Amino acid sequence: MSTPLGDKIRDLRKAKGYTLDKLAELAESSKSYIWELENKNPPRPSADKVAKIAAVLGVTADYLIDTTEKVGVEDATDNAFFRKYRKMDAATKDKIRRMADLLGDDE
Amino acid sequence: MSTPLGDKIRDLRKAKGYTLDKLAELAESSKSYIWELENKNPPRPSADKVAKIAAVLGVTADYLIDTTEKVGVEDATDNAFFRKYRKMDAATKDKIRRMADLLGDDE
DNA sequence: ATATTAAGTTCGGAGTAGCGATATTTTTTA
DNA sequence: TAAAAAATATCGCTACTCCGAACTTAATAT
Repeated sequence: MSTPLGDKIRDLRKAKGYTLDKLAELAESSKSYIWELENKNPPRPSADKVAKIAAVLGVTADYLIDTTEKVGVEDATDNAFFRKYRKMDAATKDKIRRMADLLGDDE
Repeated sequence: MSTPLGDKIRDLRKAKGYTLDKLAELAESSKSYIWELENKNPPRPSADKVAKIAAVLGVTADYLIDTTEKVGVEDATDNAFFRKYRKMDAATKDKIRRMADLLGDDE
């Protein structure tokens, strides 16, 4: 049995060389529960738990939660666009966001 | 009674002109529960609920959860937008980028 | 003013998150 | 090989999430 959340937690935990016990201790959780998150489904943890685990593992909560498949290749064009976008004033950014909502093809 | 999470949700909800019912519907939750998150403490929602609410409100889950106020609303909104943008297909992204160029108020 | 509708608030309860205890199996280290 | 450590797995329990439905208050129409 494998879930995106479980796989991410396990991979990150191993990458840091943590045991279940160690991660549980750092994330103020329990060994049994961390194991359940990694191996049992469906996992439905609280935002609080996820935030703590994410902090310990050095990633964002959004990364752990997000179920959509991640694109492996970094798109330089996208990042360049975002850099430009961030410098725009609030009203313009709002316009762009609302327009993107209208064009949005991701459900 | 006021909590950081509750205040953020209420502020963002009002800014979008949503009622409790509307937000509940969009976030696949219930009116009563949204109200509890806004007004009752301690709120300890599931990561799933927070992720859905954050998506509807156009911010990251991290922004809603994180108590350490290092990330502003604007940053969270921008990041959430970029995450959405990245998932769009190339043609749509191109449209948005060209549109942003037209609206661009810098240089 | 008052009926109608919408928004916000409260509450009971089903189901489950999350823990500690415990037992068994696998992996690591001596 | 033995022993220690880590991982796998289950169970019982308490507290809390989350919902539906009923209720109260605010807004708006008639």
